[in-house]
Amino acid sequence: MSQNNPPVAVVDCNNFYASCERVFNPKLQGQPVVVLSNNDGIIVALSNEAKAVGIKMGDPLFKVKHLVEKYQVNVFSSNYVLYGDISHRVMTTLEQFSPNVEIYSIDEAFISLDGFKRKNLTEYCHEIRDIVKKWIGIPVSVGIAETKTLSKIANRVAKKVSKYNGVLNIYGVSQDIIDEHLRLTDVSDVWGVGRQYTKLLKKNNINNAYDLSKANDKWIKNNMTVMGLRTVYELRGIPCVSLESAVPDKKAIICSRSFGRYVETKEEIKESVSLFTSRAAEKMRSQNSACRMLTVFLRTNPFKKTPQYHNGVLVQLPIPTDSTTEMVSYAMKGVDQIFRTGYLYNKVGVMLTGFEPVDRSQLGLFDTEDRIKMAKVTETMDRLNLEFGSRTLFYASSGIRRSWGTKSDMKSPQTQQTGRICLRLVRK
DNA sequence: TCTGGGGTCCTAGGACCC
DNA sequence: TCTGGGGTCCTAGGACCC
Repeated sequence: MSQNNPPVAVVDCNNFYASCERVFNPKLQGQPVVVLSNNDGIIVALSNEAKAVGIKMGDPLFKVKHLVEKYQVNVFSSNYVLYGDISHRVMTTLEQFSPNVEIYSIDEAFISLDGFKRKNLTEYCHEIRDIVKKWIGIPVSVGIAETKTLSKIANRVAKKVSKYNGVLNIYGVSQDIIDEHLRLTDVSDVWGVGRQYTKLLKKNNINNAYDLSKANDKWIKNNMTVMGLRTVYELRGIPCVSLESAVPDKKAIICSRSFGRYVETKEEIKESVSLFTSRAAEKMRSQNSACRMLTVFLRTNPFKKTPQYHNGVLVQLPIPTDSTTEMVSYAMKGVDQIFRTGYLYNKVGVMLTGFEPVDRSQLGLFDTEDRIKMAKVTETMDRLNLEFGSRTLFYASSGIRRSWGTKSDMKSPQTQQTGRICLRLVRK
């Protein structure tokens, strides 16, 4: 087996949100724990004990209510402030082990471990795992291989098979050993293969990762685009997905939410769209972008038999802007275009696209006085909201009572408390 | 009663230009 | 009968990820 490529490890937090809840409530150790999505709708994270009683990721809470009651499962609304803070601590710890860390998601990072011998590599990753557990209290699994896709497979095995103790290193092992792991990996568990491709692949007798690694290049490209071909190459040990340690700017920013109840009036739709537009605009300004386009969308509940309507409208802005005031006014026009009376709306959202960098020095060159004034208002709001909390200043058009707001009935008081404390620490 | 949110990339096809 | 060809830009839609 060639060892021309530096080893890449993927560190993945086990059952991340559920583990976070446990960090601050040790009584939950050994107990079944689930964490719900926004609006307390579906299950997005589960402890192993919860998996063992038959609850699955993505299950709507109401459909597994009987299991929750029977096994006294601990249920939590999600607390993203808490999870974000713990994630940050995990990532900071990983950065002490490698100069080259790519934070891939809230609970997962790729790290490049150049210069290690195979044996030391395994020991080193066990050390990473032990330190993260000891310092932060989060259990992680580590997979090490020649490519990201192979390291994800190793990681999965490390998590599932207890004899590996959370770390599996298939970097520099014989091809026979790699093939054995590939054969035991269902094709649906390969990174980059989702539900649709699984169906297609199985129909064509490609059932596991090994079959996929041996598939015909041309057929793969025709049926799964170059993305699929990249996956196949990666399974063969040829890196096609590089490690990106710099965080790129976002190309789209979305803020959308299901309502806590049905909404029928245009007034309330406008309140929510106004609120989501300002949230999205805040996120956009934090990366110093201005947008040229704004999409507003709304929809009824697709799971219901009530009359269905979903629609969206793309609004072109006359010149790129980062002003909340201006964006809200265009978003309101968007609502006017697509809103229809007589429907029970379940969700709305706003998407910002067509970003350009904001050059503050240009401000005023082509702008009217109004525009300069708006920029100052926006800047002041951002500053105060950062300093005193995100709800300090907001546009009255986004509603005061917001009775349509998201449900979140099962946040544990301890974690809410911790969330606030974390935020304070971060600010200093 | 009760079904999340926020992103990425690729491709096909239409509009438009010379 | 036969109605260019090539390039670019944009958008919608479909696949994927966590």
